[in-house]
Amino acid sequence: MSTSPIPVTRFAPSPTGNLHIGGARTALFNWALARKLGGHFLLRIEDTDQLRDTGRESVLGILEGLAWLGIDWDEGPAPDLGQDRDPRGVHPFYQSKRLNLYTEHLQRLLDADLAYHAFETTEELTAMRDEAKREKRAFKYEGAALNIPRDERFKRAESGEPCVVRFKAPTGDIVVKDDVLGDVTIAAGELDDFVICKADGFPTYHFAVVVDDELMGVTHVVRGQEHLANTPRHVALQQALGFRTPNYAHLPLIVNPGGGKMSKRDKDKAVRQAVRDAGLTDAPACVQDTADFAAWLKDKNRQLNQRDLLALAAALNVELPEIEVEDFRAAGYLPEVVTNYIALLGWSPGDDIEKFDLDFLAERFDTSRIGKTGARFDYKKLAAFNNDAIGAMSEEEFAQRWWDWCAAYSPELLKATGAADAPNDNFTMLAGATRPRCKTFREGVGGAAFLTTDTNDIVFDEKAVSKVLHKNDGEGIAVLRELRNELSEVQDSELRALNQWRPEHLHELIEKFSEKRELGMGKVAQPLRVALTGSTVSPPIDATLAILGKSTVLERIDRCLEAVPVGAG
RNA sequence: GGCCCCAUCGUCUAGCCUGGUCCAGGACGUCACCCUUUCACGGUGAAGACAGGGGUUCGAAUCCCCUUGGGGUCACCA
Repeated sequence: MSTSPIPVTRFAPSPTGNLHIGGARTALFNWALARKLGGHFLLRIEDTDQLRDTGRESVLGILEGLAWLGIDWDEGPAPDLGQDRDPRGVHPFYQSKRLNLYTEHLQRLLDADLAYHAFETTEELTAMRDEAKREKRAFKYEGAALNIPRDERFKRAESGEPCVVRFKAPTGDIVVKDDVLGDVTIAAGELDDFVICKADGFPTYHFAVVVDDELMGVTHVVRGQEHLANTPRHVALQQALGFRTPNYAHLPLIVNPGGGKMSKRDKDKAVRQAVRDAGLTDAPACVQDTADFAAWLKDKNRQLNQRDLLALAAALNVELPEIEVEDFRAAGYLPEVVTNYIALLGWSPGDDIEKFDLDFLAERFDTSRIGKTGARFDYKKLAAFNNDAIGAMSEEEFAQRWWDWCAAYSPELLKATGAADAPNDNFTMLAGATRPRCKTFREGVGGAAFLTTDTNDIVFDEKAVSKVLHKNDGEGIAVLRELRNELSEVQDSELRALNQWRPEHLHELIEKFSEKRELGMGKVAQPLRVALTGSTVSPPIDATLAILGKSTVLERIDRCLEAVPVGAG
């Protein structure tokens, strides 16, 4: 048993899925506190639920999420699940591997008559709860099993009769000292004799946490406020076991923009809404499991399987809300922005500083500055922060980081720019044009759609055609024809020195053209845009031309002239 | 429903502990104007809050009480 002289904080996820954004904030604050105090940040995997546990993959996902955010840990599983990090020798870090430790302390409570075996079945307990509900009173287990003589309880338990172990709730008030909330007092008699060991021999969360925090020398517990109601139980257990009570700090909840719990379900809801809006009654082609879809459609409480959910979202053009860290990564947010933003949800440095990095947080973090009120997650503000961070990057940095992101999430774009192996001139040029007009990496890809769309697949926007090309007797078309001739004469060479198909030269050409024809730049650039992209929106026209390349530009102008002649629209 | 927690602009918050410097500061969003070859970026500015009611005090966003509102939790899940 190590009573550590150093401050130790911990993040203790259960491996039931990916890293939730709320969990990420909890981890971040624990990390920051450890850094601030010069202590250790520890990771523990709470896998005591044999039914829900999704195992190794989940653990890897969580570790990857933390690593991506830049949150490192001193103790716990290695990022690749290799050799544990264990400088103080407090392993193992999986609760499922600590069963002997729980058993040992459980026995102490049993021997001291501070805990007892109880033999009610789940069904019996459910019935008791239902009855309590009918009678509109809170259900509390008040030691019915204690009517069985102590010897007999032990004998029945030893004989293998299924049973749980319950903790005898203390008779006095319990005071939780919280660094955020102050003293929270729970009156004597409010706690019931809760279960600390399940019938399968695994400890419940309450018991495992208390034992682990003690044995691992955890000194500070920072966790969500949803745990506040649990804390009295933990304190009571600590007292019964003769353990220290760590410093607690309960974080205000993060809720979605609607004010509800921010959960994976939000994605399901978004798709459900879109399906309703579209009036779908049968499974569209993109859905593979049609039976699941049909059942899902009928039952509001059901969640559609992940694969079809994503397929539907893509088909219906629904933007799924980002909930898990991986969602934010895939959406093209920067990790340093995500940590910055979530740090502001319930904490602030106190002055008007809002933009800061992990070093700043490690230096300034303080539990006394954690707020008490719940915080809504504001996607717009996050996006604004991301936009600012992108804007603050150098062109080179943006190009490199955007490329890195594309390599994982948008290889099509890299292929279209011929930059599949590394950022090339063309990609860099596109990046330069993209940086000021995207809030996220993914948005940047959207803005480059004109590039990835095949010439023959370009759809000419009707309004754009009539306004820009057909208006005034096809003024735009005439401009296009002339421009095509001029552009066709521009040198396009592999040799850099000879190559005139560059933004600077093209810009000059267009400028001269518009002067010669006594037209505003808009009258020249807009017809080109429509011809090249089908719409009136694109990066600056010189960049658009340069990025597309000469042959594609001429090809597209030709197709446009053919597709939308005056009078045909 | 019981218990617990909370309450400043639409949103995130500063200020509250140690009442006066607050006709309440910042940020996102919104609106207006400027810049501009489109879309953006950028720049300037504006509107916008102390939940309500009682106290305490010379004086309250700040302290106390009540009301109202919101949230969490009531598992052999964590």
